[in-house]
Amino acid sequence: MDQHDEMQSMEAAVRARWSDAFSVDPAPGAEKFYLTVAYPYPSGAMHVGHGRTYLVPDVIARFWRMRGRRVLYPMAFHVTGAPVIGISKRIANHDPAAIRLYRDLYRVPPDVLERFVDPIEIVHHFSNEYERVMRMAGLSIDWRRRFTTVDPHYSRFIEWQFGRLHEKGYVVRGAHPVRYCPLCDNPVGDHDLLEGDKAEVIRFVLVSFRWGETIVPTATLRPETVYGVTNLWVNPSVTYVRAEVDGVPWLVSREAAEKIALQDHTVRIIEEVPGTSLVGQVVSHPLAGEVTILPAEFVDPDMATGVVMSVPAHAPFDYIALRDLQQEGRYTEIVPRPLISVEGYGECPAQDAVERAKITNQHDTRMDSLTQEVYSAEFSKGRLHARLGGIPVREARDTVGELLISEHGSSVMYEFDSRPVVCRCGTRVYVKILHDQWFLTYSDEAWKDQVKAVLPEVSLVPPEVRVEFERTVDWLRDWACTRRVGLGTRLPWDPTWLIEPLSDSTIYMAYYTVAHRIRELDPALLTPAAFDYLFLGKESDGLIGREALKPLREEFLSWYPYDYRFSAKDLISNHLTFQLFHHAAIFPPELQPKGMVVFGMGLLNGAKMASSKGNVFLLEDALAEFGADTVRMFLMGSAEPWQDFDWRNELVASTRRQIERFETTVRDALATDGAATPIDAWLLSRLQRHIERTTASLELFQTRQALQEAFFGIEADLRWYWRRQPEGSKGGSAVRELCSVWVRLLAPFIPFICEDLWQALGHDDLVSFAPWPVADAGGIQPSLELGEELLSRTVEDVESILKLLPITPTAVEIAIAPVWKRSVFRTIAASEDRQVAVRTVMQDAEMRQRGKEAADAAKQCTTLIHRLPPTIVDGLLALELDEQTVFAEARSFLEQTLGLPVRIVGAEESAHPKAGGALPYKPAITIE
RNA sequence: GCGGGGAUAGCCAAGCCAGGUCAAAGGCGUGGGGCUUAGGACCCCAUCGUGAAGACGUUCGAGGGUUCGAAUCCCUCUCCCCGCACCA
Repeated sequence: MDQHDEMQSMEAAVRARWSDAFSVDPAPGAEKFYLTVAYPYPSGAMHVGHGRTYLVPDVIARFWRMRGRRVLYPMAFHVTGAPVIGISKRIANHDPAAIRLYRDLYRVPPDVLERFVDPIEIVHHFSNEYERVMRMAGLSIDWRRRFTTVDPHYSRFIEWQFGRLHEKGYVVRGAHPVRYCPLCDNPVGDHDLLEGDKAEVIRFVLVSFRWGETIVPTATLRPETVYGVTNLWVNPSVTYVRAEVDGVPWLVSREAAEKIALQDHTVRIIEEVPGTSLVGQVVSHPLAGEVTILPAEFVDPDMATGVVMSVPAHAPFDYIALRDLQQEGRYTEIVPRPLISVEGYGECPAQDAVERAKITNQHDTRMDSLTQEVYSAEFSKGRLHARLGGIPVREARDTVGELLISEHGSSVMYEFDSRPVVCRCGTRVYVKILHDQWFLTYSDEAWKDQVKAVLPEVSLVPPEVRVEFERTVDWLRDWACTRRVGLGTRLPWDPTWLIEPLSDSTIYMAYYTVAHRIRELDPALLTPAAFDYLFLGKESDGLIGREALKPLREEFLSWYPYDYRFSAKDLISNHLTFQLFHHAAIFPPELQPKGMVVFGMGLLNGAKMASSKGNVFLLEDALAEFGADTVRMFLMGSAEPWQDFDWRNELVASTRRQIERFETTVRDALATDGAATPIDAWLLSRLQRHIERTTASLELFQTRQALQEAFFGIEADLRWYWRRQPEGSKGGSAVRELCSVWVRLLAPFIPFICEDLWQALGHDDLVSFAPWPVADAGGIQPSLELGEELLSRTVEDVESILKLLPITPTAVEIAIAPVWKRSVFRTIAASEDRQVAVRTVMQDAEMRQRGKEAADAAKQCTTLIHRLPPTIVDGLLALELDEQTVFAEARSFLEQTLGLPVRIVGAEESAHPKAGGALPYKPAITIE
């Protein structure tokens, strides 16, 4: 069996020992720690990015478990929504890209793939895969509580939740524009789009000009400019239609007529009207007066209504199209009508911009960016002229828009900002207004206030994200919470709608607490009253099954509220904030969320990890190739949880070797005879500090910092420790003591090898439940640590001098500073202002007698003190370090490590001129 | 546009909040040496410049300021990344 197979079989054996070890029930008197992480949507295989998402909470769970808490870490699967419907359809249609992704990248067996024509099969298959791979990775999950969001019991729970919200008035009806495919007869989500996933839906105001009995609606994003309209534009080469819209005749492009029909209007086309016949017609609007329709090639019949109002003073396109006509001597009576003044531009900003850019005609490619420039300048800095109220454009846009709609027959039209937008089925996608849509009223100020009351009490990791949460709460608008298609729970009072995925996943952390027990109950028992009792403690007359629910109620209360929720950073603006709203609406103050940890993103070789681009490394492959411990240690050690991490195979490989080094050390330590060596106490003293710092880091979720401390910190000490051993010795009993601690400190990170080693150390129980090491303050010996630090600094100095000298050295003399310099050092180190400390020193009569020598020493000490770590300076102040003894006891070590005879003398006894430069903690070194 | 985060040596990345431990941790890469039949692994050394003494000089996106002292504090600028909704 080679090393790789050995590791795999070790991991399998440990996995078998864990089996259901992490199933946990509440116990009286035991302190709990309940953490949850956003459950996965199992529509594909896990990659290493997902791996990290679930490993961070696992490390934290394992840490608190070892500290004696009862830790609940549950997992479930979010299968609500539309994506798998689309996937299933694509597989049914033998879409080659979908087949390739699922067959080749995710390696779904052919017989399973065939069953994917049923979307439920997809989520079932991948939920099982998720559990299998999560177990491989060693996640300490209580799997008894696993569920999916379409289980009947869960649906009853969601129905109850929405019933409560509905009662409180947080769910209301409205209309909502969506992307819509006429062929599929359905709204389309991002993943259903072949093209145009970045297209945004823009809201245009239709300014209704009158042309006899007919309305000519011109679409605009800048309704305030209606005051500056000088004419309209139509494209003479386009066919327009006269159509009856809600009983009123409108004139629009043919394309527009079709779009309007999807947006809340009844449309009947009456006749075609060629664009040419419109040119020269006069139309009117109460705010713009009478204006003429002019021809312009830039008018796109497929953009909004296909008729445009012209504001040459402020719209570069309008200005130049008009100028082009006027240069031919036509319509010369029309002059721009400015209405906005903006810093940096003259009377007519559009004219300024066009002339500055020296644009000669309307076909210039720079016209788009020029338009953008003028628009943003006017929007951010412009004001309407005083006769129109002098208000900023930013405000005027909305108020004039409102005015047009309420007083002047304007309506609203939605359109994409870019095209094409195409459904997977190949059909063009339109904007459609969905009626009777249900909304969660996140805009409700009172609801926001409730969340704002909770938020300051929530612990946030890292703390910088707090402002983002605060802003999200303020900014959140109503959320369309129902869908026509997808998997999910039906809205109880309007079952034609399904509850949308982000909305049915807001308080399920409460459901975990009883998931394994509620399954035993008949779903028919799970009435709203039952949940009222279970989660809110509300009693009601004749509640059937109250006795059966009682233990569930108790279990819920023993876990809730949750301690920490983990999730990726991009979920702050939706999920993480939503769940605060839902908790605030449903649960009492004492059951509100206590903390959240926000993750960074995953990169693969420096590029964003995304299944769609094939830039993924499957977690299962990583586990098989490197081993679970290596994957875990790499993911925890390469960045803190909230930072982005980058997976690079070559770095992972070196992590693997680090674990092997650790294992070798521990196994070697088991084999040592165990005689104590002189610096054992030093090693153990340092160990106490590593315990302290590792613990503190993990309490703050700093997995990387903790690993630096627990792994590299201890390893570096061992290296020095071994160097200090006599030739051939691998150390004494301290190493064995250290190993017992070390295995436990690393157990949250690399639990497989640590279980194995824990057993090798003679323990029958699991290290996963072993007590977390506690630092023994009494074991800390500052003088030993200072002494070793002095040795290593001195050795470093000697080595760097040896490297520099071109002579063959024969001996080293180490000259130790005299007592009086120590007192100079202390005086300066202890003084408040180290600048004037030199003077303080010289006030002493004895020092004055020494004259220049003392003044020099004082200056040198000042420099040295500034260069030494403050902890060392403090240490030297707190105790009297006997340098003479430190060096004398280490003489044979020094000779061995330097390969030269070493002489240790007091500086004043040395014949060498350099010896006079000896300072405390910096002996003079002379190489002969 | 709105909001958040960032820029550190060949690369990744700590340090910044609480200014002197900072020529700046750790890792990767590269070069040299040891070990080895060889390779791998492992260990040691080097990796801004200069240096026959543990130092000195110049550096932490750019520029300016505060300070005895700035990668760290303040101001200005340039560039990069992320989220902005009906989607998990």
